[in-house]
Amino acid sequence: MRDHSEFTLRKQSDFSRVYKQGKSRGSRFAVILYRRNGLRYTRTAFVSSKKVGNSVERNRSRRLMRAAYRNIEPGVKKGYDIIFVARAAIIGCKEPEVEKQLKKSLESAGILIEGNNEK
RNA sequence: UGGGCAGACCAGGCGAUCGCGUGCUUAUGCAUGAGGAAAGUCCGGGCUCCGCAGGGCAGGGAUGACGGAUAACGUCCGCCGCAGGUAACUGUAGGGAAAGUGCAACAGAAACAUUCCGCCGAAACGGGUAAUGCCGUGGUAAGGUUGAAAUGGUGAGGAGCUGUGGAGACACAGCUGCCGUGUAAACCCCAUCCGGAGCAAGACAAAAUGGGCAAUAUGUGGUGCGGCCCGUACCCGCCCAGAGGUAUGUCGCAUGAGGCCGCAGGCAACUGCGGUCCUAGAUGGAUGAUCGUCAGAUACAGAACCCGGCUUACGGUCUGCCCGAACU
RNA sequence: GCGGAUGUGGCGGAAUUGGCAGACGCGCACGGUUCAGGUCCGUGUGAGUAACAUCGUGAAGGUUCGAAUCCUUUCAUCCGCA
Repeated sequence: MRDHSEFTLRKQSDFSRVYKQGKSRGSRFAVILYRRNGLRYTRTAFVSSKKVGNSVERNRSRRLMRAAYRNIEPGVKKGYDIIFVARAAIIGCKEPEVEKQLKKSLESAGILIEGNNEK
């Protein structure tokens, strides 16, 4: 994770490709959109719209998702573009709850490596 | 003890593990990392580009007691007037209505122009009636509606003059008997001030050209200077096709009208001198997660070129003052 | 970063030279018509009061005799440019 730029979605075209052609899984805290990207690594993006709240709350929600994803990351399959979109309910939550929800969503999307989910 | 007014300060600290931006070291670390409002964008500047930042107008905008502070301001300090409050104290766009124009609903006799209604009176004159203040001239000024009043006089109010105090706005006292509704956050007049755009400003680096028509300087045309006119600067062409594919990198970018401490001046805002410190710089956009501990960490809330203010949001602590009650 | 527009009963939307706020339509409530429902007709409909009073144009102040209208600050929503 030293050089971030390669693993982060940046371009508008990448985003619209995921939005249009990707699949999605929702939960109480966040929606995840994902799609195979044909690369050997996985790229991610964390998004908060104005519906979530003011800038403090938007920053907070992104950081929570990022912290949660950092714990899950070793068990995630390679070769996907994943967008995490925050929902307003995430405000005021603790990290473990967010991590649990994201893990469930990723599992149902089939992105988690099989042997790694002991739940 | 209840209610209120004003002001100041804090915005978590320390430790552990994982993680992020920047800098330095290097291959492992070390240092450092959002605010009092970073906000709203309501004002004022710096900086950059528009050649210089120019002139005029019948054009636009802002401000408005007085004295000061400041780089500047519509800000701040002091002070005067007015308004509110029992008080502490608070608010105040606060020039001009005999330069002109407009507006003033309802009510009222009458709304800025006219002496109006009313009341009184056989006392006088004239007219009229079957008769009567019935009508005109007359007398009176008690009454009348209005947010605001007239009309004779007075008072109150404004204005002028004189004296005293003050740096001044102005205050107080006396005199004159000059003026006569309000509204300029209605148009307007007066005074003072203002060029435009904004860091996506802007600078450098990187990127591909080919063809057709016209043609060497004429004044025109185009572009820019918020509007128009003047003036002035720059550009010399127009069309088609192609390439590029929504935006790359570096700089701008943080030492500044800077913070803190002391002394001096000033009622104060603030200023001068000396010492000391330098502590974010992202660009898909860095501060987080899980705990321990302190009596507690809880509100509003996240830098995006940088400063000075204003306004708004909000948790807590402390200090001073005012009013009321009780007790001594 | 720069600039603009709008906010009025439950809803849409009038009233803007400052002078009775809520015209008009929809909806709702009640009554009538019908065997019943719809349609249609009538009455009522901001809060508040026994009835007045009083308060009400996003919010708070101000100017004015008087403010939905003028001014200042503020909140919310929407839009444009780069």
